[in-house]
Amino acid sequence: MQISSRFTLAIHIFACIDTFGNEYKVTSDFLAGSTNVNPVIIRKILGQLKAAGLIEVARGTGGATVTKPLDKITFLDVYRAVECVENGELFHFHENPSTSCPVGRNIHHILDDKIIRVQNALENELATITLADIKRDTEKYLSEENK
Amino acid sequence: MQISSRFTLAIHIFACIDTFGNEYKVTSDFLAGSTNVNPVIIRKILGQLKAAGLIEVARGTGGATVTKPLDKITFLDVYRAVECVENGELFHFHENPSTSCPVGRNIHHILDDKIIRVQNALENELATITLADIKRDTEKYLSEENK
DNA sequence: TCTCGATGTAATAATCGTTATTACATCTTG
DNA sequence: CAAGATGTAATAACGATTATTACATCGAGA
Repeated sequence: MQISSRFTLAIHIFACIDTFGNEYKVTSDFLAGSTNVNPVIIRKILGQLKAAGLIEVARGTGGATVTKPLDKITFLDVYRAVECVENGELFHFHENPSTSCPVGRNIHHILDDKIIRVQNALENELATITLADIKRDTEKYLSEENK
Repeated sequence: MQISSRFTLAIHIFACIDTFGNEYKVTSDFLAGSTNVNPVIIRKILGQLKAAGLIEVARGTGGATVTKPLDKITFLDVYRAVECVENGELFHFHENPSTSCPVGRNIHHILDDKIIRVQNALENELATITLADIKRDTEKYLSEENK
């Protein structure tokens, strides 16, 4: 199974806040238009990003803003905020391996350290990319459009 | 979403073939017992591993065997064989970003290279682990049980 | 202070992938 | 040919995702 599109949606949301935040009020309806995703889904993601302390959302008046310098928010922060995997565990394990089979009752001992290595590799790479990279490349591609 | 348990099941299957292959015939029913997973699911995974050239399955007589030296089969081979992610793409993208929004129509340009970096990090780590590691650690934990 | 536009959230449904299960055709060897 | 095993189709239960409607609530400005 793939990782939920909540992750790419969240990055898209940040790119919109970067790009349009000074000019427009970035509301869930605005973001729904840009992403082509239902505004309720957007609001759920905004809620998760807010709970993680990455953005603030103005009740009443509306609009989302980022709370930190962009180079202080990594892809890993976003990935964790939107809960892409259950319990933070990337791999789903079969639930009830046999306890009467020697392999079955040891499969977790055998596999867990290796799975953690793979998961760490993923998370470490996520941690090397920040929203400042997104801002830089967004500006680059938008300016190329205007040539 | 988590990665399908087909992956951990496949590793479990290889551990069983290593451990019991000399002594018993490793059939789908045997593996179903060890994993506590339905034999039809096991047969589907065996079919995927066979299609990838990693094992052979004897029709009629029954039983699965590995086709290569264990240190020549990596976790990445197994991961790809059991098709854990669609089209090999780890991250699910929202399908129809707006083409009338500058960010929407550039989001793939902005994000794709970064997502590929993360995916490569995962796959490179998967490639560093082989079934020989599984065999070694399986023997280790089974012998510790017999002390 | 009331209204308007926006957020927060509950409830429901459609869709999809996973996993379980039954059933049966087919294969190989004794 | 019989027995035991694989290959596979069909169906169902389940859970996560995503869409959608509805509405309570909030906050700023008229």
